[in-house]
Amino acid sequence: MDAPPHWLDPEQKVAWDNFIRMQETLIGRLSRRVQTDSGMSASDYIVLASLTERGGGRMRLLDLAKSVEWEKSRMSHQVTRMAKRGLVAREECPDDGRGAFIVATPAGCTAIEEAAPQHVEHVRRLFIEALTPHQLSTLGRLSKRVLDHMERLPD
Amino acid sequence: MDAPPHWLDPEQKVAWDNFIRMQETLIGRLSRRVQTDSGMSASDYIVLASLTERGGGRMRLLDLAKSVEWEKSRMSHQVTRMAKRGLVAREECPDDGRGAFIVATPAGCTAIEEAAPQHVEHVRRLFIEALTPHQLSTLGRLSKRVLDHMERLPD
DNA sequence: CTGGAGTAGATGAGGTGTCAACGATTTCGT
DNA sequence: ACGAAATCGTTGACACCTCATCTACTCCAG
Repeated sequence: MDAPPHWLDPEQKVAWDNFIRMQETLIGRLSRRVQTDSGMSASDYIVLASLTERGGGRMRLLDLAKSVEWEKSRMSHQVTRMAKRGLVAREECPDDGRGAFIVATPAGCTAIEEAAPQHVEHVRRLFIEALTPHQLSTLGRLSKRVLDHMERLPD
Repeated sequence: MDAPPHWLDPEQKVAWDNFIRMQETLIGRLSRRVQTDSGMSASDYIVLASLTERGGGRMRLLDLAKSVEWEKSRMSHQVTRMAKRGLVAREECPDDGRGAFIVATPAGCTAIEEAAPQHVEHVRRLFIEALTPHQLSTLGRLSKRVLDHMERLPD
């Protein structure tokens, strides 16, 4: 017996609500910021950041998708839009006739190089500086714990 | 002098990355779950939940928007879509000629009543159970702290 | 070397979010 | 009472995400 209760108890609910509100507010403000500061969308930023940091400005589409944990179709659409805006370009892949290399254009490189320090500054201002170093590392540790827990669960 | 460094130090970066990954994974899994369990989108769920819990199934559009911290236009579009699906309906507001009441239809009430326990169950499984009660309350407290910090900042 | 299974990626449809502009009231100062 | 300003809500354009489906290529067993 002892089915799990159908609702969260008050303390759990408070914790959950605070987490959700914080997370939404934070992500919302950060992405609006990237948008107004750089003219890029948050997605553009993430893609360019991963492409230049991890891939040296040139990556296979599927690797790029994995590096930011996106579905391939999402990445494909995003790359199409970014190509239209001149931030990246598609190149054929000599080794694999199906494949495509995604490369950051000079404009894309410039854009990310200008946007990155500002973005980091906002992360610092909104998030990092809200907490003591000890609190920050606690929050990081608890996040990792939830992450590991989820990865053990089906779905 | 002493300009803030342009990058996060390694410990800050680890904490930030873990937080971001956790939050994205969690929200993603929860909304996919609501979708497949109930056929509603995560937005449908939030709107119906707030409408029935806080408003007794009948609320002004702008109040509804504020209750979930959405922009009015987002809510207006969402209500249009939900009306098309028969989850809510618009009613004229006698007191205020500009206004609109949003009401949950019987179908909407049924839908949220069926979806809510399942959703809570997933929150519990993915998030609550990852942590001890003490850790959970810590995470809630730190979230609140970040939230308060952000509310003090412009933008 | 050939046929089937798996992989890389593109694409179309439909739901969703944002921004800016708008129409329709209500409210308020004078 | 009257006009300006604020408020309530809608709309259109556009960017974005997901899902299912499709093509084209690679790989491998026989």
